[in-house]
Parts: sequence; structure tokens; C-alpha cells
Amino acid sequence: MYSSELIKGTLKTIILNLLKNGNKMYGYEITQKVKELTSDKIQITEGALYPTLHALEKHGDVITEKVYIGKRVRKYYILTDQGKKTVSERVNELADFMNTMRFLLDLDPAISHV
Amino acid sequence: MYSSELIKGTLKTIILNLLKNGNKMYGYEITQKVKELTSDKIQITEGALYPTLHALEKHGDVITEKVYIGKRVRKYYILTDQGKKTVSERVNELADFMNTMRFLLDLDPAISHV
DNA sequence: CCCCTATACCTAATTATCTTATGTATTAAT
DNA sequence: ATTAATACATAAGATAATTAGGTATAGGGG
Repeated sequence: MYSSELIKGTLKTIILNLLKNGNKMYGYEITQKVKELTSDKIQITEGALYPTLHALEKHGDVITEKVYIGKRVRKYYILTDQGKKTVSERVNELADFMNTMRFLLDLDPAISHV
Repeated sequence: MYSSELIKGTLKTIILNLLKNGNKMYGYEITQKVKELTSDKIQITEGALYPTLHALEKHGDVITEKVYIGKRVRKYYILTDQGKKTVSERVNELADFMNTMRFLLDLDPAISHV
């Protein structure tokens, strides 16, 4: 587990990126997928997740679709066209930022800083 | 310039890393050095810088040394032994986190995620 | 000489984003 | 029948920034 400050600011990017390619997911599924993909290193808490999803919806990056599994509800999140733009911008920015940090901290410059 | 959320949580690491190898620096100098090293992409604001420096001092990671240049004061920051431990921990954690993010976002996996 | 920019420190109010805690309810397993 | 997992949600508090303000020295140009 990483100290919480690091995750800050990357949560929206992580969520949006998972929804790429028309991949619709629901909240709980997102937390489990991230946990699995990162070998438990990143665990999205519900208190962070749901407000973020609601903000993304309000901002027009995603729309939702309710599905009932028996009596239990699932709210699927789907990227809008605007969301597709947002995700590529955010991912590019984060990648650029990480390269800058790698250079600044004098880490392995496998990805060159030009 | 990066959107501000990204920088969050990395400021202490950036500062501590610059002070590595007994390299003493003062606040204003740190802002200029980071600006220069990152081609203006990261600009540390004073409102973020000084409270952070004070927190590092309170926590015992740095000690200070006042120097007068004419009548103008400079406060140099120097890593303590404890600070040296902190910097290596934080840099390692950030490097690890960036690799995890690189994998999670399916970016160029030049640095392998094992 | 005055003004502007750069240097150099600092704090306070506000904002954003998280954690922690709590709440509700269904479903599956022991 | 109870517990764990699934699935949603909000509220109080913590943290770490931004924005905006304050003080003061030093140097250069008009």
C-alpha cells in the first residue's frame, strides 16, 4: 500500500482509463479490478470512489446505466465522447508528469526526457 | 504546467531529494532549481513551499542555518541523518508507485512491473 | 530619485481530495 | 442464523495544495 498522498490526483485518471474502449464498469467492480491489477498496492476506498464517480458524471465525462441483478442494483458507468477526450488528455499528462519526475529525481531514465 | 492535483503528495519528496548528498539549499533556490530542471513544468508556489519546509524541520528531516547576504536573510536547509532515511524511502515509494501506474494505465512498460 | 523586478522570507483563508466512519440493503456460504 | 461479500451512498475530519496577502532588501532603467 502506498501512502495516501501519492494516489491523490490520479484517481480520476485511473477510473477513466478503465472505462476506455467502451468498457462499462460499475463502482465496486472498479475497486476490485484496480486491487487485482496492482496486487493490492492500490485500494480505492468507497468514500473516495463514489464522490469521484458522481463528479465525473456531473462533469459529463460518463453516463450511467442502472441494472438490477435480482433485487440488487448496479450502476454501470460508460464514457461519453467528451470523456474519451478527457481520458486521453489526463493519461498523457500523467505520463508526461511521471517522465518529468523520473528526470527530476534522477531515476532510471529508461523513458527519455526530451 | 501540470494540473495541480498531480504534484500533490510529491512535493516533500522533490525537496528532500534536492537536499541529497549534503547539498544545502534555501527556499527560494529550491523553487528556481525545480523550475529550471523541469523547463517550467513544475513551479513550486511559496504558499506550498514554506509550510512544507517547516513541517520537514518539525519532523526532524532537516535542520536550518541562517545566513545574511547583506541585510537579506537566507535560510538554508540541510538533511539530517533521519532525513536521509526518509528521502530514500520516499523516492523508492514514488518510483514503485510510478511503475504501478505505468502498468495500470497500460503505458510504455519500459520499466518492467514484476 | 523613483519605480519596477527580482530576491527572500512568511501566514491565512479557501478549495480539493482524500480517509475514516457510518448507514442501508441484498446475496451467498458455513 | 450468522458472517462475509456484494453494492450503493453520505458526512465529518484530515491533509495538502492554491490564492491572496504581507514584509523587506537589492539592483537596474528611465
